[in-house]
Amino acid sequence: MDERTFLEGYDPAGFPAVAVTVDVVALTIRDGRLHVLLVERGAHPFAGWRALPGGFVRDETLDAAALRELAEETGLRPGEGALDRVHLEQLRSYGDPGRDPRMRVISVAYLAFAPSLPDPRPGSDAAGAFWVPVDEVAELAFDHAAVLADGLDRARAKLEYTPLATAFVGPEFTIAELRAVYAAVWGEELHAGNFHRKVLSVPGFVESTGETAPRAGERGGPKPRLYRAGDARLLHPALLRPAREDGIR
Amino acid sequence: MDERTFLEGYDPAGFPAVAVTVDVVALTIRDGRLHVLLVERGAHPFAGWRALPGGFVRDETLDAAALRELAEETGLRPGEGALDRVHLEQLRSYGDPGRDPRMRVISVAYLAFAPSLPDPRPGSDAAGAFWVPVDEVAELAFDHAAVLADGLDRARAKLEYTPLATAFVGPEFTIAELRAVYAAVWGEELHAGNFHRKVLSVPGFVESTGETAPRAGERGGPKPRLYRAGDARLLHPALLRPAREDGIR
DNA sequence: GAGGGTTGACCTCAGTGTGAGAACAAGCTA
DNA sequence: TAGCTTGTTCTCACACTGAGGTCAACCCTC
Repeated sequence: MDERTFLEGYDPAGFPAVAVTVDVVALTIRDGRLHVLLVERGAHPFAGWRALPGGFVRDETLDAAALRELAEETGLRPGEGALDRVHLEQLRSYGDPGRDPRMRVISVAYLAFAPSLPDPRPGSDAAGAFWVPVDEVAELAFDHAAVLADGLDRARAKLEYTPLATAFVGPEFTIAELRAVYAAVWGEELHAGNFHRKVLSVPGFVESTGETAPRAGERGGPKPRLYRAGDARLLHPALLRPAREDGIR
Repeated sequence: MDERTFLEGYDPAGFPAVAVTVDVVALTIRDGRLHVLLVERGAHPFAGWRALPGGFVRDETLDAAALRELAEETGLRPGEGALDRVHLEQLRSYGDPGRDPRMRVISVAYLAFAPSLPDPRPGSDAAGAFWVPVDEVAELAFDHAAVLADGLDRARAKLEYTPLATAFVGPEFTIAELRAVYAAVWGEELHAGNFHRKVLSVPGFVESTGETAPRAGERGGPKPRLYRAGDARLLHPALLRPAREDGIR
């Protein structure tokens, strides 16, 4: 039997029914704090609980499914600008039997990073969605608390060795804005002078626009220079976090 | 309707049929070269092609499915010793429509690291499995070439900041054996003196057994000291790869 | 419009980690 | 025994980092 004949006679019903979903850990920074997008579930199971936005995968790639869910839940449409600058990457998959009481569900989790996005639109599908500071997130539906924790770990680690922080700011930004991203994600302040030296010394991290901001910060200081994201995909040498206590190993 | 009533009336057949598989990128080092475990497919589709070992997920966790597939394909049984020391971690998931010509298949890929394992047992299910040097792998079935490439990237990166290399050697090892692991995975020699200094200076990477090997290497030299893996889960500071050419970014 | 406080950009200095090379003795093979 | 290989330890120059200071631009209040 050749492969064509085999495929024509193949019966897909011979395998156990499994559903595949995508769940998105969407992170943004508002007012200097790291926020995650959550929805309030209207339907069972876990009706009334907060959860990560997500849904069943249709006839599309996993990446496309994640982007679609994000667009639906924020009320933003791809092509509208804000969503085009979102950085999206796969986090990992979760598939313990029993993680969804309905049936066997494998969830492919995604991580999204975006510059400050508007509040989800009232009246749309996204009416039940909102941004929540990550340190105020309480219980979540399913195993979403673990998914969020894994996403935060990944985000914190990737700031070290990739230019990911530039995904949280606009197309032009100041060094101080970039430093605020690191401070919000890592939860600790960084030495301004050393950060400045480091960012400018890593090849391809940022490039100068030659411009300065039209005005200084609210509380004074000189007009800061503006930068764009550079073309580096990895930071060499890396921008390491201040040493965690040695015990963490 | 409360949640219990909802679940009792729930019909799992309302979702598109999707199959979930696990595929395993199992790596080991033999004769100083990095090898990957491959199988020769007996059944359609891709009959006769080489592929990563894998199969459909049953009523088990994803991790358990990966370990089961690895055991079946190597002919080793969990509890037999060798398999208990295997390090297994999830790599990522692949789910493009069309990646399997039969139906929609989501594959959760795993990465396994093991000390030199025996050849798969002839006569068992694993008769069609064999270790292949990674630089001699040609075309693979499905999108397995991309999966393997992602696995190698991950393995190479993790050597830098985790004590993963100790998963490729036995319970007691010499610094030179550890250096050979790095050389095999990274594909380049490391300065022996600097490597030695570095490994001993990173807290928790290795700990001395106080013993020396019973004899020196085949070509002479003093009897090397023996070490065990330490308790560190991350290397601080990291053991960085020799700088790739700057252009790679 | 003068003054105090804040900030961006830059600099210095000491300490740490790294790459490259060399020294030396133990142990192998011929 | 001779000659070579290898494990272990040093040395030295250089790069990077953390901590702190300097200075001028700029905001706000008085």
